[in-house]
Amino acid sequence: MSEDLSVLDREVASVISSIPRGKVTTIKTIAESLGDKRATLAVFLSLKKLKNRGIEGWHRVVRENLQADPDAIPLLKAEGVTIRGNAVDRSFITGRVRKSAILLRMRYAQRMMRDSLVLKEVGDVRTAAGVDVAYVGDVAFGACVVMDRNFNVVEKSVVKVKALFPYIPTYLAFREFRPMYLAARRCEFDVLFVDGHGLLHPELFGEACHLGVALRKPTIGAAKSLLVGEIYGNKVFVNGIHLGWVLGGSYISPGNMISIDDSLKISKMFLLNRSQPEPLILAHMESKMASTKQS
DNA sequence: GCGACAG
DNA sequence: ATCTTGTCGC
Ligand SMILES: [Mg+2]
Repeated sequence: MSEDLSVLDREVASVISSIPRGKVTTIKTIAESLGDKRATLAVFLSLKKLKNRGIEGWHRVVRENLQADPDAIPLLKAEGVTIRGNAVDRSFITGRVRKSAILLRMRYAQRMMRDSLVLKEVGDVRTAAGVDVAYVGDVAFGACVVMDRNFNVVEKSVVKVKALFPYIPTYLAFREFRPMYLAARRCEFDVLFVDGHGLLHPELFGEACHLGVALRKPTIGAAKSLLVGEIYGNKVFVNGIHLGWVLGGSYISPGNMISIDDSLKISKMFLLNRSQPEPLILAHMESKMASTKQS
């Protein structure tokens, strides 16, 4: 069983179908025509998929250094494109390709939802949950694990859904939201840890914010590496503003309905001797286990 | 060789 | 995120 084309794959297919015969464009140009050059790697992976399915136009895309895929060379030569070594002659490059608003619309959605964020002190926290996702191809297994303050697991849920979108830096929630949301919605908790950033995001709206707004629940982002910001001591700053923390190997920031100070306080409360707060460690294991058992 | 981009 | 080897215990 092969994977379905993702929403992004179809956008890429649409863009490359607009490249005239006898012309080529670059991977980065396609990413930009979708709205963000950060999608360059995802476009590269998309093209590989389109090539394997023989979708028209895949061969008219080259790397930034003008190198063409070896399998594309005979096809390009047949259309009259001049190739020296593996590189296409510059005169055949076009930047005039169809544009898509997909990433711009996603960015806009983040900015709109950002207005719903509330940063305030969290109430009493008796239970905390963690959500994470594991993958087998494009099948996503989302897991939510709830613990009390003595680290006893009080509730768990696992869901299995198709991943409809690839990973693109700064758009992670558009890949992981559904499995995370569906798993979390089935549980009861006072605060939710999310395996990804909260405010530590170029739009101040990371995955943890996205989930917090949708669930209308306090959420905390806890990521294993930094996406934006600079570290001074145990604080993380973005554009000179203190938005998060370094804590035991993870980067903590508010998602929604919690203050910056409380995000640290609650994270410490649920931290054992590991790289992330315990509910996330367990959610990670739970999702991974579900993905291994099934498929 | 450099830089990189949460998961 | 996933892909991988060899090794150990059952
Ligand atoms: Mg994860």
